[in-house]
Amino acid sequence: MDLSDRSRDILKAIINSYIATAEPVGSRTVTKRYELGISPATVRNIMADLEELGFLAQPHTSAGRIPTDKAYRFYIDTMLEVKPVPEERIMKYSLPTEDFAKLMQETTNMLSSLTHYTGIVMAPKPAETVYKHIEFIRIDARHALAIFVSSAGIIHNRMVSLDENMTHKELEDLSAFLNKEFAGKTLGEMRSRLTAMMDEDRNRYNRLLSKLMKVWQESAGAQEATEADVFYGGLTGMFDVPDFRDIDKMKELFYAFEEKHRLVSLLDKAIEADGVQVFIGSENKFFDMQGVSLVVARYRGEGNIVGTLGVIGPSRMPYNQIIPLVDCTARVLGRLISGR
Amino acid sequence: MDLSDRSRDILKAIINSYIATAEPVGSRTVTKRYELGISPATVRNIMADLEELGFLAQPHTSAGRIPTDKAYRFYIDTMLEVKPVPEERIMKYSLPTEDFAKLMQETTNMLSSLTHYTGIVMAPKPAETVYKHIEFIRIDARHALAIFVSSAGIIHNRMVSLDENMTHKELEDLSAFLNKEFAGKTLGEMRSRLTAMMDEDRNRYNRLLSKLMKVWQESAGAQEATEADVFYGGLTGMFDVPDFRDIDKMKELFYAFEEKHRLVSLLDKAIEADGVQVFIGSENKFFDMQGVSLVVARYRGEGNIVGTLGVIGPSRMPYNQIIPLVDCTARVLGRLISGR
DNA sequence: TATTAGCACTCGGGTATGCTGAGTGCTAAC
DNA sequence: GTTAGCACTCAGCATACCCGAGTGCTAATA
Repeated sequence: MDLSDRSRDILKAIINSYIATAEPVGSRTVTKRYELGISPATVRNIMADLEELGFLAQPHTSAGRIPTDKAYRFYIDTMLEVKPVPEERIMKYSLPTEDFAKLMQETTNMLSSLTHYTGIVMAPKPAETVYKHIEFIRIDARHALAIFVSSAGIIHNRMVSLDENMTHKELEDLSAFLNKEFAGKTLGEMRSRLTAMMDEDRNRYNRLLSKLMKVWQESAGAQEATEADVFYGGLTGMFDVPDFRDIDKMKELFYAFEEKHRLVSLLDKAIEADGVQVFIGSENKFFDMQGVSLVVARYRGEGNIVGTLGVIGPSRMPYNQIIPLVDCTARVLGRLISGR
Repeated sequence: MDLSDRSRDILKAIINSYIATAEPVGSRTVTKRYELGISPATVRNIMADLEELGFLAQPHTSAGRIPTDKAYRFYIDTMLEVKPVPEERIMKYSLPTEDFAKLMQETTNMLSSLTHYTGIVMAPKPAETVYKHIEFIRIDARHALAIFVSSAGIIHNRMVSLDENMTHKELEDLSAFLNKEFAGKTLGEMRSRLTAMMDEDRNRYNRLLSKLMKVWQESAGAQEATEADVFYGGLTGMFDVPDFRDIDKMKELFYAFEEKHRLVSLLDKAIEADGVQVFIGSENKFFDMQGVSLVVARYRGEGNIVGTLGVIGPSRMPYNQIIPLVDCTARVLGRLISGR
């Protein structure tokens, strides 16, 4: 992408203006608001070039231009300068750490009130977190609740049905056994270990163990299980974004929100890379919506806890503020999860 | 409220017509669609009377009339005939009982897809459920996770900080002690019992116990704690209700959804009465929105588990279908929670 | 006395029309 | 290569208009 300096300046001016006003920007506006020592006519010529290159688009003939997804991408990759956010700005929200689910929820709310867009947090994946403790609690003769507790206090639980004749003592033994063998492992590790063990030694817990394995399989099988672990905050913020002040656009947006598994697929991709990632408009096939972008970052805590968090908003977003904010929030959340 | 039979018939016809079409209904429509052997002029006279009584309103001069909240209230109280819903209709959704939170969520989704409105479920209040088991799991030197498990497999957990010098053994003892003393009690009962005990015997767990009590207090203190236990399903359904096809109306609605505590206050009222309750439009001060109604019922399971569930939709709702549906869902959910 | 037919009136919604202003592209001059 | 000038485009807004559904009132009717 080789643009002349002047073209870059003009593109930048247009994007900045559009981010600020949400209005298509014309050649006159560019020359007036940004002192480039250039006449509108010249700007027009360059704008025509930029349009041909796919950076700009016209809503209609007699309107100014607006940046395309490609322009935002270029802008973010090559000419964005972010200033880091002081952590105090985020710390002062004093998120509650005594209840994990609540922490997740409050983080989305915080993201939302910091950005005025919709905050999103994906809880750490069960399959990849290290569990500290496993507990069985008998509910009735035929059922017990299996509880997995991670080092950060995250809890996953699942009802399992028991053999009729399993005694209280046996259940306790099983619990102790599992804790001894599996504490400090991830679900994934537990599963492979379990498979091996079941092969070599057909012990008496066999049936229950195989049931447990199924439970783990479900939890590990990304999709279904993790849908429950996507949190939104400040959905209403979207109503105040002028880009979405249209009932059908809004409807589309909320439908997308409700289909969490698409979002999960997308966020899963973000979990691998370090730093903040931006998905602009229809760049990705999972959350493919015109005019909607995501700014996402990974957070990490002790005990192999990894999740993602971010913001959903219009592509016309003040990235220079949103990106460092998401970045900082991810760091803070990671710390909160670890440090108790 | 003494209306002549004919007035009642006409009012009923108007309400039915408006529920079906969402269009203001005029005198001609009434005579044409409902055979009452009466001329439009007569209907007009009666409509004028009904308007004066506050049952009807005119959006503008040259439009037909629409029912007021008062009319819906009268309609539901005096002339609604519901036919019970066969439970199979609901059973076939096969809700998942192995994970309580998921059960709640899936119930809202079911309510939504049965009604095409927004489903809502309030989980049983922690303060009033009977707990079967209490467990402490040490997270690190200074923190433990307190886990409360109810007989239905509902889990509440809270991080508590420990005295530095509390040994593993002591924690276990405490756990055993609490289970012995408190299993089968509600949080409320536990609390009063605990207070009594702390007065008479200043034992070594005193400090931790008082901290626990604070935790319980929070959980019991309705508002904050129970907000997390309100589940919505099918928010997007609202976008397809013609009454709400307006961005500002929608915004108002979603703002109301986000303020869960208002809803909690309202649903708390419904928890006391048996049977289905209907809150029409601005009848109540908690969820006061023009044109929005709630149909709510209480569900009950074993172990003193009580919660509410229902549907949020336009006041212009086919109550004769929605009411029995909500009623039946409440019964089924109650059974699912109990029967394991 | 209650009901009804007739009629004038109201008013939202749709359509046609015209104007305005922001913005463009092109051309010719600098 | 840049710029001034000019003709052209088109969304948005306002105005005017008509249509039709619906009302309220009055006078005739059963």
